[in-house]
Amino acid sequence: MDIIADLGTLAFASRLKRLSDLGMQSTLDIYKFYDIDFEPRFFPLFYYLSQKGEASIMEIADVLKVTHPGVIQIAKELEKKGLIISKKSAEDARKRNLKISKKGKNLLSILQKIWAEIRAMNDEIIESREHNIMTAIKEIEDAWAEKSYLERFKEFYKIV
Amino acid sequence: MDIIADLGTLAFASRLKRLSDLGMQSTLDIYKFYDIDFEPRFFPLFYYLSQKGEASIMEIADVLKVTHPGVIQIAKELEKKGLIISKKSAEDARKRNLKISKKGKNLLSILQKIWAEIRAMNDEIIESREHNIMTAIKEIEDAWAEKSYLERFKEFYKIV
DNA sequence: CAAATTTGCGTAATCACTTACGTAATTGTT
DNA sequence: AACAATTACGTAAGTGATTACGCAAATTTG
Repeated sequence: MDIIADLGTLAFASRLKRLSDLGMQSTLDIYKFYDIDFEPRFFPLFYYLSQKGEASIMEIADVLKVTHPGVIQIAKELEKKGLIISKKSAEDARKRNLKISKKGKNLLSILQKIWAEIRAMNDEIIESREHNIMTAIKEIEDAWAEKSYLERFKEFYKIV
Repeated sequence: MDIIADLGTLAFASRLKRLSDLGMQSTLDIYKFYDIDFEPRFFPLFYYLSQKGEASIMEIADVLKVTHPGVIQIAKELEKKGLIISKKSAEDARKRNLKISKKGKNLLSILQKIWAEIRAMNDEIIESREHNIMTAIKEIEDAWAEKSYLERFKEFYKIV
């Protein structure tokens, strides 16, 4: 018996979290399989730097929608592993810019191949289903962005 | 620009997590709106006890698929709030059984009304979409349960 | 039935974030 | 230009979960 699944839409968030955790763990398994010293939680920051080249702490926090201490923490780990380097901005002495190091670029070229493989597999799995989960997620995101959950709730029950 | 969304199925887990967090927060907003001292993370345990009547720590951990220290922690908070009570099992002295208290039952009757409202609204939102997210989640859960992500990955790329 | 193993629970340590707060650099205001 | 407000970053403390470990009770086994 899977009580969370049985609850239907009531345990919606719990179920999303469970699936998300499983997905993260599964991705880690793939990195391990390739014997790569990289964690799924590094992905958003590292990927963003690979696209942007160089970025400040706050810029990254804003783009990735996490808090700036979160960025600092991950940056610290990546820097310790030698995958990124950081230096004070020349234009604004308050800012610290991050970018991928030489060693990081070597790893990146390997990661990019794996990411492409993962993406291709995911696409295949997802598109073979009747209900496309990416589209479904987008629909819910849009619905909640358009009107907050609480507002929607009040309206649904005609609460002033 | 939403980099996580732009990444498509590659950032699948990150996106699920984001939606899950938002859902939890939204549910908390509804409890606050009704001025109810209850947190979304209590829901699975409290709900299970409402159905089962009485259950031990390990049974709950197994059913909810969380670790037993997690159950102990939430149980401690619920007990502090006076919503549940616990006593050693008569049959097995190692076990500690939890059940909802009198005060908890009073709150439960209020929560049940709200849960029903939330569920009705969720159902309505979800069923009006072209791609049903609950079905989509179920399809992915089943696919991963049938064959692990890593196994699927190896097969996809004919890796031995 | 005594010894070894397993099970249930509790605590401590850890983890990956967050919020809260402080400091330094920049920008805005008069 | 002086000073107030804002911005960027860093550290500390808190949160909600996990893993690691240990003890006591029950169960299995020789």
